[in-house]
This record gives sequence, C-alpha cells and structure tokens, in this order.
Amino acid sequence: MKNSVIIYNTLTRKKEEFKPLVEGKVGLYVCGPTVYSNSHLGHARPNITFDLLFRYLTFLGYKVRYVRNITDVGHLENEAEELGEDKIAKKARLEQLEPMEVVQKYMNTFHRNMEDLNVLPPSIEPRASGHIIEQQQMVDSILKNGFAYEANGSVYFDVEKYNEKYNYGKLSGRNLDDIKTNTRELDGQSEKKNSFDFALWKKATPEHIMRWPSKWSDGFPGWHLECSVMSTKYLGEKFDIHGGGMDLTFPHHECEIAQSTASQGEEAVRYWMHNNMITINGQKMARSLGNFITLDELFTGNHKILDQAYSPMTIRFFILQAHYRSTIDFSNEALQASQKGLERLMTAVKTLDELVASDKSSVDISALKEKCFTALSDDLNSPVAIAHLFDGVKMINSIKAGTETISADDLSELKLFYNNMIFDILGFKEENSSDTGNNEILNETVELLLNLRKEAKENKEWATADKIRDELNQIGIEIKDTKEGADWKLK
RNA sequence: GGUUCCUUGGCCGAGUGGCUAGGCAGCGGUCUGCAAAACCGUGUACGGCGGUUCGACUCCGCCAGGAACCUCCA
Repeated sequence: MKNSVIIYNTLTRKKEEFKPLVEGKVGLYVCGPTVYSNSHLGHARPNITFDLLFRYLTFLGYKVRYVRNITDVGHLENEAEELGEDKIAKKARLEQLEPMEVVQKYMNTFHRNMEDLNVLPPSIEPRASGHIIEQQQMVDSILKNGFAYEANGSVYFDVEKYNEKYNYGKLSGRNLDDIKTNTRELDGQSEKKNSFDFALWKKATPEHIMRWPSKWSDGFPGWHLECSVMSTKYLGEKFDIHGGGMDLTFPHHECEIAQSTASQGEEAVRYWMHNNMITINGQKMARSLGNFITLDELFTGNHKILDQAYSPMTIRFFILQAHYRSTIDFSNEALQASQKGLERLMTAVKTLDELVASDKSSVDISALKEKCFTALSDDLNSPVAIAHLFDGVKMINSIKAGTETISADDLSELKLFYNNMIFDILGFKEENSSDTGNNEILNETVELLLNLRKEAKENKEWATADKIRDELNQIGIEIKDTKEGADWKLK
C-alpha cells in the first residue's frame, strides 16, 4: 500500500484519493450480467476492468471482498411488458425451457467465458432469486419510511416524495424537473403517480412464470432492487466501491442510491466507478441493437464480420490497452494489432529467463517499476502502464543483445516485477504455444516432421525442407526458425 | 428535444499549457540456403474558425461531425 490509489468518482466527477472505510479492507460491488443470453464482447469490458481493480488492490495488500451479482429474475423487457413477462420467462417460452434452466445455461457460459478471459471469480456471487425475502424486507422499510406506495398489488418508489428530502439525480447529473419534462411516455397503465416512479415490487400477471408470494401480491421484485439489497447485505450499509457500465448510471444506479437512502437514511456507496462502452463502427455494441459479437464467436472466429479467431488474451489486451473510461472501437485491424502486441510482450517475458547478469546495471529498474505503478494508481491507467512495459521490452531485448547490462539483483527484481505486472495484476496467462499439451499425438507428429526437415536442411535438400514447411503452413501450423532450432505454433 | 461527453498520424489508442506516449501497419536494416518469425532503427498528428497567453493539441467561445443516457442494456 505504498502509493495511494486515485480513482475517478462518478458521484463527484473528479479524481479522488481512495481511502477505504476500514483500513486495509475494501468492499467492492459490481453489477453482473442478466443471464438470459450468451455473453458478448461488451460484457468483457466491466468484468476485465473490475478484475484489474480487484487484482491491483489485492496486490497492494488490501483484503478485498468483491461481490458481483447474477441477475436471474425481474427485469422487464419492452415488447414483453404488456404480457407481463420478464426477459427470462420470455426466452424460456421461445426455447421451451424452464426459466431456471435458461438461467443455468447462460450462467454456465458466462462463467466459462470469464475463466477463458482469466477473470478471477468474485468473493461472493449472489443471485437475485436467492434474495427475494431480503428484497421484500427492503420494500417494507421504504414503505415504512414513506417513500413508496402500493397500487393494485404492486409497490412503486415515490420519486417526487424522495426528492423533497434528498436529491434524486445526483449521480447522473439530472434534476427532477428535467426528468419530468423529458421522460418519454411509455408506461401504458398508470397505476403510478408519476411516470418516473419505478417499481419495487410488481404484481405478476397470470402468464408470468417467475413469481413469489408477498403481502402485496404474487409477483416479483423491481428492476433495481436486487443490487441495493445484495450489496449492503454482504458489504454493509456503507461500503467503498460500486462499479458497472456507464449505461447503468441512469436509471439503475440512480435508483439504487434512492432505494438505499430511502430505506436506511443515508447513501451506501462512497465511490462510483463506471466503465465506458465498446463500440462497433462507432456505435455501442448491444444486444438490443443487434450488432453484438458473442465471446464464443470471437474465440472461434465464427462470425461474418470476423477475419479470424481472437484468443481470450488478445481480447483482454485489447481492452486493457484503452483506458476504462474511454470508448474503444472494435475492428479486425485493432484486434490484430492487439494480438501482435501481446505476443511481443509475452516473448519478452520468456526472454527474461535467458538473460545473463553482469556486475553492473546500465538500466534503471526502479524507475520503470515506479512509472508502471504510478500509472495504475492514477485511476487504473492500464494503457500507460502497458506502454511502460513495452519500454521494458526494449530494455530486455537490449540486455539480451548485449548493448545493455543488468546486475543479478536487478535481474531478479525485473523478473519478479514482470511476473507481478503481467500475470498477477494485468491478468494475462500463457496460451496456445507449441506445447498444446492437450494433444500429445499432434505434438509428436509435428516434432517428427520438424526432425525430418532438419535432416533435409543438413543435407541441403532445400526442396524437401520447404515442402514440409509450406504444407504444414497450409494446414495451419506455423514454423519459426530460431537459433535454437525450429519452433512451431498453431495459427 | 433535454442531459453529459467525444473528435489525436494509414489503424487502434495515451497524454500534456513550452519537454519522444505506446502498439499495429509501412519503410530501412540484422539474422537466414530462401522465406517466415524474432530483433534493431525510422517518418507522418492533434475536426474547423476565433479568443486568452511570451507560447495551445492542451484553457475559453462559436461552428461542424459523432456518441452515451433520457426505455431493458456491460
């Protein structure tokens, strides 16, 4: 915890020094996915961003409790609204599955994708469906405090009432008057006092499958309730950091603040962090816009706009090479650049093991370390940290080439530093090198061919040697001749 | 329409009131039987018009273009 961490707080729109509520401990809550469909590239962004935060704070010595929810009930969908179906129930009907079967299926996919991306599992991953009682309790306390009202078995949050005492809109920078004049009229039935009131508990229509009994009606909890409930249940009435995508700022996070404040009298969250969107052709990638690419499609290259498959680590690098509060634009060119860049970085990490120490260092390891940590501590500036790591790559290669020297102490410090940065903090891992491991037969077959080629080369039978190289290349195996002999990898 | 934000070289993407971001591609080179890979070196930039300033890509204003949110969304 040597250098203090600065984070940008959406609440104040400023960078602030991070000071945890409890010395040495951090409570972190991030909005997780709604599991009714496959995870797409957009989902990779918050999970990687906050994985970096989780890893970095942990590295600095904080004990972090990271809570990331799974939304498996509740959120209403536009076209389904009239039928009173929620997203999960709607999808279930289309696929003839039990709602919980849909949830399980896509939750499994999400977990697999996150593991591929080397995103660490959170400390607690609560599900909305497992916290219905607690959600009802919060509705109760909001009602008791007079900031909600019941109508036809549903309970709505009384925004106007709340705004008399507190400030509705403080997070997203809106004020209620603006909202009043500019809210689109979408709500057909008006059992609500005002169109901007939101549901805390919704009465289920007869067709609605997912429902729970309550004193108000058989129904289901409102859209924003679960995060307020589960964050404070596991992190306390007041906790440090709440993260999520920028698109959730309003209304989701605004409503969370209102709910927590209305039920407990004060806000729960101290620092709000929001990651920006991934765009494609300059437009947000979203399911509702139909321009998304699933993570599985990216990993396999199985999508019409993809020139090739991109590995999970390439995606991770692509995301970390931009600052989390900037948009990043998807393109094949950008992804390919990321792939090459990451290869260069990882090659240098391997080169570290080949370096030979000298008596003295001509390079400054501490300065390099300092720059990287300063960047990360400055609102998680991973692109600048990575840029410095590339300066280090040049340094490593120069030491190998003999134009720079390094002492034994500095060398072990440099190795430890790159291990910490690359693997522990940025969260990269080795992937698809020649030791494919999972395929012993392939390994041995290629080794056999490479030996044949080596013999041919020794006999100057260039035609045979080239034939082996070219034909392996055609079936997707790339040969790299190095000084130590031939290496290969799957393309 | 309202709120907030963005516009950097062929592509992606940092950053700063005066000091090389970085990656990819391109170009030149080293290595190699040839090639690939790897490594080294290298050019090009801050949407337009005004203003503030000794000095602006960086601050202010206007204009143009784009985005997010205002509705489920990462």
